[in-house]
Amino acid sequence: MSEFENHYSMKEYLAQIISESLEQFELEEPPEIRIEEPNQPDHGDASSNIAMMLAKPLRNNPRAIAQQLVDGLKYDEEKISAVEIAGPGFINFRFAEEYLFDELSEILKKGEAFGKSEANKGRRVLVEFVSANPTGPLTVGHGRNAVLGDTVSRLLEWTGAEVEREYYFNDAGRQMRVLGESVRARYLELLGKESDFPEGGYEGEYIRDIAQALVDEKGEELVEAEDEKPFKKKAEEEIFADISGTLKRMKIKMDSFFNEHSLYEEGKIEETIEKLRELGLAYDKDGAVWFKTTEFGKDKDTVLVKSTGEPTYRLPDIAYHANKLDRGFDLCIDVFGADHIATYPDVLSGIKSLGYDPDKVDVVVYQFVTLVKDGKPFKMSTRKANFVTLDDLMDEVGADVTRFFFLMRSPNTHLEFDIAQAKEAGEKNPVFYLQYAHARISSILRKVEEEYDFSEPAQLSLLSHSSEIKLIKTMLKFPESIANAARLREPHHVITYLNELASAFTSFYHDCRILGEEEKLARARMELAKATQQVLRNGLDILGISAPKQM
RNA sequence: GCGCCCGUAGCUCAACUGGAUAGAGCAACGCCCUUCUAAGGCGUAGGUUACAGGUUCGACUCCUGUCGGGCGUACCA
Repeated sequence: MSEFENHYSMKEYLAQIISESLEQFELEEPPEIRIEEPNQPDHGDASSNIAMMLAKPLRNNPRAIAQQLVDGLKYDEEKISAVEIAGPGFINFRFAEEYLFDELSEILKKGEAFGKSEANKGRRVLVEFVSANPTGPLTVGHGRNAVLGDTVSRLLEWTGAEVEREYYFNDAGRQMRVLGESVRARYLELLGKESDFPEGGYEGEYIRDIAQALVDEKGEELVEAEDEKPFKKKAEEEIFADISGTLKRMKIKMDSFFNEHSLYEEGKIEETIEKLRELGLAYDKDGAVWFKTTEFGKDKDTVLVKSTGEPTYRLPDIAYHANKLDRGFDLCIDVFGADHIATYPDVLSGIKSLGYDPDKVDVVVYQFVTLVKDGKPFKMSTRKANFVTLDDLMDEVGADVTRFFFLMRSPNTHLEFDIAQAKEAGEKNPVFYLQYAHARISSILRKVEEEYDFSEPAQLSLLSHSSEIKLIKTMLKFPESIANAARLREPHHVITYLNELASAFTSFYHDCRILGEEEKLARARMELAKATQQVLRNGLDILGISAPKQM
């Protein structure tokens, strides 16, 4: 097909020809042309509301404008088979079948690259996620964070960005001291010594395991230890090893780990305060250092350094974000739970004051996860150890299901993770519907390849059944669907799309056979099935979910 | 009190930065396995999009208010 086809989407093509026809109106400022897909298939494959937008400026009724626009429209009949005016003034387009067949062969040609786009080409993006301090195994709450962060990263990569995944942690805070004390207490306990379990300490069984490991390695050597440090160190090592294992199981690979402590070592914390002081945005009061957040519209100022000399988390957060931007990233995305949202404006104010562009920082906020067990919500706390770890969850339902469930809802809504539903191997579990469609195609291809000769090129124009056409059209929506999910940083759109695709395939499977059909038709349908499988696989790949050949 | 998020079918959720008749899955009911995987398909039923106003050619979507839920609002992270 033409050069044009390879570089521009149908939407861009339509916007182009509309804008050409629009010139006849000699508008001062031509409106943005948006092409949409009608809800009703009867209304065509693509639609524009441009005539309605112009009704007011042109003081004419939209249908008349639409008519004039359509009269002036020059389009390629190999792409567009019909243009209609409908309803209050919509202009509806129908795609030509030649176009569909050309695009289908494009999918096959592009293969695993089909769906990639360039909206973020050349951009260096840092995605910071998980960022759990090493105080215990990752829990279900961290799971949503981890899977969202990783999948948003994948989406950005599919739109051309160069992504670095970073895990930020702090091993120097109060939490970690308490952790060390907790291990020390268990250690002494194991050796039959007297011990005080710290108030608010970590009660999880894993603390005992770490203590046991220390007993095995060092015997009684640490009984006289001056402080909790050796215990903390061991705990950190063990817990990080555990966390890394969990992440790996979920197909998550971090590119870097950033220790908050390095900001202190490099003097970045001091530097940040000094700069804010110079700007008159930081001041001393009651032995603490305050950030003048009232300058940015908050009703109170915020403490940056406590009177104990210990900074609150806002200060290192600001320094950390400055550091990220210093490293030259074009965009920094933070993934965090709704409970952290309050700090975000302060961090933005902070880096803006320091002369950085706050538009380069973006955030994915997700609402809490409720685990539903036996039909009842299940409350969790790491400290109290009545949590369900991510590993437990994956033991129960598997990594694919875990990822899928975390991704199936908009980040902005509370997620109910029903373990019973997730465990269900069959009908109730939406993950398998997608994997099943993929596996089914593999199975068909295995059988069909024995029966037919596929050395000759397929004649795609033999595809004419409405289910076949529908399937092709659905596949063509994939790239835009990915781009959209990436732009909004909302992976659930990919799932919605894949469900639609799997469903379109299943209709095709139901209506059209391959095996037993005349060879030319079988060949064309096999290509269609192959393309479908490719798109399914690409989509599942973005979600980090496996695409099995057999189930 | 104030700020952010949410309220859509019995349940869990979609609805592409304002479009035409609001869609899926589960649950319910009725059909379909001598045909490439029934982990499937077809059909029925289910709605005043929390409520009340407003903006406009058009509102689940934007604005105002009310009610209900979640999370913040610490010299905790």
